[in-house]
Amino acid sequence: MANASAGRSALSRHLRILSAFNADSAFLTLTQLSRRAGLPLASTHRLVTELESHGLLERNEDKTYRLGVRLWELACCTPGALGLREIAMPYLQDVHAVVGQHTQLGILEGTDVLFLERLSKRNAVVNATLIGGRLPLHASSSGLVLLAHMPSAFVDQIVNDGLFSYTNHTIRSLSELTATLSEIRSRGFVVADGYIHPDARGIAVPVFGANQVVVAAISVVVPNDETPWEATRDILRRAAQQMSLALRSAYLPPRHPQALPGGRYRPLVNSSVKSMEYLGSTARRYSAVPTPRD
Amino acid sequence: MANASAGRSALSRHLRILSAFNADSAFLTLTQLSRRAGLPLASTHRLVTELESHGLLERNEDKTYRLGVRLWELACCTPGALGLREIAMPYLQDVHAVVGQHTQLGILEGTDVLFLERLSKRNAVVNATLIGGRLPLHASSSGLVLLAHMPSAFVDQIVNDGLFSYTNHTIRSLSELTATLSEIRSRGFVVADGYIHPDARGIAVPVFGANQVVVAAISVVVPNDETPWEATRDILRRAAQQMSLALRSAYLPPRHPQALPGGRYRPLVNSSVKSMEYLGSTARRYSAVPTPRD
DNA sequence: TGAATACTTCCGTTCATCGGAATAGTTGCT
DNA sequence: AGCAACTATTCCGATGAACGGAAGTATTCA
Repeated sequence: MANASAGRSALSRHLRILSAFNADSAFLTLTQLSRRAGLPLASTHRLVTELESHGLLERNEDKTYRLGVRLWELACCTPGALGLREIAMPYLQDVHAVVGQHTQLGILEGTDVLFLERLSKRNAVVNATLIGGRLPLHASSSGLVLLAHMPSAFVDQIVNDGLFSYTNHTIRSLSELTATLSEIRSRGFVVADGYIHPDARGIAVPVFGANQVVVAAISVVVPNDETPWEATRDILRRAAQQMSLALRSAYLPPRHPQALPGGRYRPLVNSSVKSMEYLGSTARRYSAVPTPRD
Repeated sequence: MANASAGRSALSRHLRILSAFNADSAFLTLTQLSRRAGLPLASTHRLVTELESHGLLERNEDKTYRLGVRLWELACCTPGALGLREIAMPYLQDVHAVVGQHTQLGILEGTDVLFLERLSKRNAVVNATLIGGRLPLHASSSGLVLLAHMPSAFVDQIVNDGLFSYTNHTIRSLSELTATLSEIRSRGFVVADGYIHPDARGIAVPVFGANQVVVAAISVVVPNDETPWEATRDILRRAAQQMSLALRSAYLPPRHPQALPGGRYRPLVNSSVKSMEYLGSTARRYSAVPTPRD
């Protein structure tokens, strides 16, 4: 193709457009897309038109665009995430029925927790996570559980990449982190008080797949008050045990020993994309105050 | 690009690869992908490598490919489908808790029902649907409810496109269909006995959004026996009412008056793709016996 | 009504994409 | 082990699809 100034291939352009959407801004105009994707308007127009013709984008009456259901349909065949989700769901529902607070299922993706499912009550405490949302490993209860079972080189990288602080309870040093992680390994759970929001407490336990590999974490978010958490932890533990049992009889592709191609672990999004200022979603999604811009 | 023999653009090639996966075959080798997508092996290799680098595909240890979680992540920002799903979930869970059988949420997509969510019990009766799966409108209880609120031109097209018969109870004529649809409009629900599987009964009711437009259907699949279904229907009705109420206060992009660009309604997948024999998934997914091939 | 902003179409240039062919790796059979 | 059949990967020159500046059209707002 001609003068491909921006992101190399056609695919990366298309993805740059699709990635411009996030939970905060699900409706974008052509111009916004163009700016967010860092592509010329004319090119954006052409790309967007093609994406629409394939059902990856849909058009609203006010001419803004939204992501199309086609995308969702494709995603439904993802075995890595959705196989796990399918199997885990019934148990997650059980936990939710008893605890009645945010209940979530997360996996390690790149250098974040990715939440595959979240069950909520309308009046539950505030919760930072979204389905399909990510949180840094060091700050969330689920993340810590997942991190606890990773090689130390991986932990080091997380620390080097910077430990974002949501509150003044968020873990902010390597020593604090390694202490917490070894405690998790010996005790088999974690209670994170106010790491992300002062009023929220996260409780998480690991879910094991075949040959004792940690494949996911389940967690609940409850108010950060004097309520004892032991009962909740035990419920989580029992659910996780059941899930592990169910998982053992199902084939799921191993995701955890995360390939490290050039010695480094793969970051959450393609580095080429990650580094682009205009994409912004990744870095910004972590900040306490979400600032959607065009 | 050079000698672009097959599907026009780069995007359509990429999509052809991604679409080669379905629930029955979530793991495919390069050669299988090449065959299914109808693309030269070398090209497939190149495309697949790029898709992998963007996280849209992932590689298994045995060198087969699977769809990547990135896809799922993107899909999580789809407001059309997922906004609805988010809002509907709690009520769907309530229904499921009481009924204890397959409970599902479906929307009209192209000329099919697309199921956004399904809650099941391990020991529930057989059920043809999958999350992200489709069923023809005339054959499923959800589909009939959705179809009942569409213009007659749309119904005609469905009939002209052919009414696939799963069992000898499946609706197979225009007259039968229009009779059923008008009954649905006056009664506000449908009971479909053995339309898809002789032992399964579907019960469905419509979910209304703003200004009384039908945006979805919720349904349960129960055994097709002498058990009275009135109680179940009433539970569904009440849940649908609650959903409609919740939906009224949320903005959801209107999906239903389905744009008809050239007089015809848009078929489920790009016509260019649909007509390709080698893709096969669409047509085949409807047949009683799923026949996954390379 | 006029100006600013957003969207769409046009079209000549160009380089990323294309895929045949050759090479390397794997599996299974005798 | 040796061979055959299959699968995956790399190479590379030709070429036309994708590129985006610019000009035209529609919409919004004061």
